[in-house]
Amino acid sequence: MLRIGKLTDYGLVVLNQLALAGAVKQSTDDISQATGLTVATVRKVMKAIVDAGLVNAQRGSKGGYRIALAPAQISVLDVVQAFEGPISLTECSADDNQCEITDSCSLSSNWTGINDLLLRVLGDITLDDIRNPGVQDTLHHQIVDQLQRIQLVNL
Amino acid sequence: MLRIGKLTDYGLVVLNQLALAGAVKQSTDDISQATGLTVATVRKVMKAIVDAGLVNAQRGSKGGYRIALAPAQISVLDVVQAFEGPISLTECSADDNQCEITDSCSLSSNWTGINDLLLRVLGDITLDDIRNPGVQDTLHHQIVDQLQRIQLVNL
DNA sequence: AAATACCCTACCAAATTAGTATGGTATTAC
DNA sequence: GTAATACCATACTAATTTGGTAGGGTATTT
Repeated sequence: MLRIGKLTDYGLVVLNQLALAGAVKQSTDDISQATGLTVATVRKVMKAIVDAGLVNAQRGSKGGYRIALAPAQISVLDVVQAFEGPISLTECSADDNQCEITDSCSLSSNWTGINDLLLRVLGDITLDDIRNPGVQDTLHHQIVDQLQRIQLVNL
Repeated sequence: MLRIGKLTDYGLVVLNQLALAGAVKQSTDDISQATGLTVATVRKVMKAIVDAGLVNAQRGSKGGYRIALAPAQISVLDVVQAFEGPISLTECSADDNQCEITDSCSLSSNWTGINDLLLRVLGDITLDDIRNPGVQDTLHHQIVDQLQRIQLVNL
């Protein structure tokens, strides 16, 4: 299926809501109501995106959450990594490669390249892009430009 | 983690082996020995790639498997789909979208676009590309060209 | 007819993910 | 300074998915 986790998905939805609220602090309850997620689930989501530094939290009465960066500064990659850790399509493209046949497997180095490519694509898509339908055209160009500029080392 | 399944990975390894063997038919045992995978696992792998039409099987004595297409005709996407079905990063980008908040969620249409982009990237990388280190430079250009040509409708 | 080798289905175990509950801590307001 | 508010940390359970295995069935060749 190659699907991202539901929590990651929720994370984007919550971030979208926080972007909407702007400077107005949102409590767990507020977010729960606005998104339809249960309070318990929201809490779990918040932990991940607070830890990742994407959202600021303030405790106590009058506390709540506020988005920490501009939507254009938050990439889909940031969110995915906040919930699922580093992306590695295969065992051999992980940092702690534990694949036993890496030596004899000629595909290994190439997976790394594909993995990098995916990273860059997801890194180029920002929260702003997926919120605002108008920006989509430019998004495509950005990706192409980026790809041309970096000349993917391993790919 | 956003990782492809091990079986998918095995599939690529097996296809690599079959590409190596060329016209020479390989039995389940042959493949098992060449790849280090157990016979039972190889059987499971074979079913998927035979069903997908990537490999031809012949039964009976003197039977075995043979790759059905040229390595340049088999994309990583083909293999991923053979094992994991259609790619849909999120619930809402699946064919049978069951997400309950799709209507109220403004992100839905954009996920579809990201999903498409990933499809195209994986569809452009062929078995030949990941087998042959020399082709990697041209691969990058192919992807860029492709992206520019198609002008991603939804993205 | 016997040997070879693929085919199909079902089952079990392990790992991951989703969802929930509970008690703790910081901050504000009165 | 105490009570109310609201975030924090951890742990646990259940559901789902994935990986691995087994066993009996069918087609083809010699």
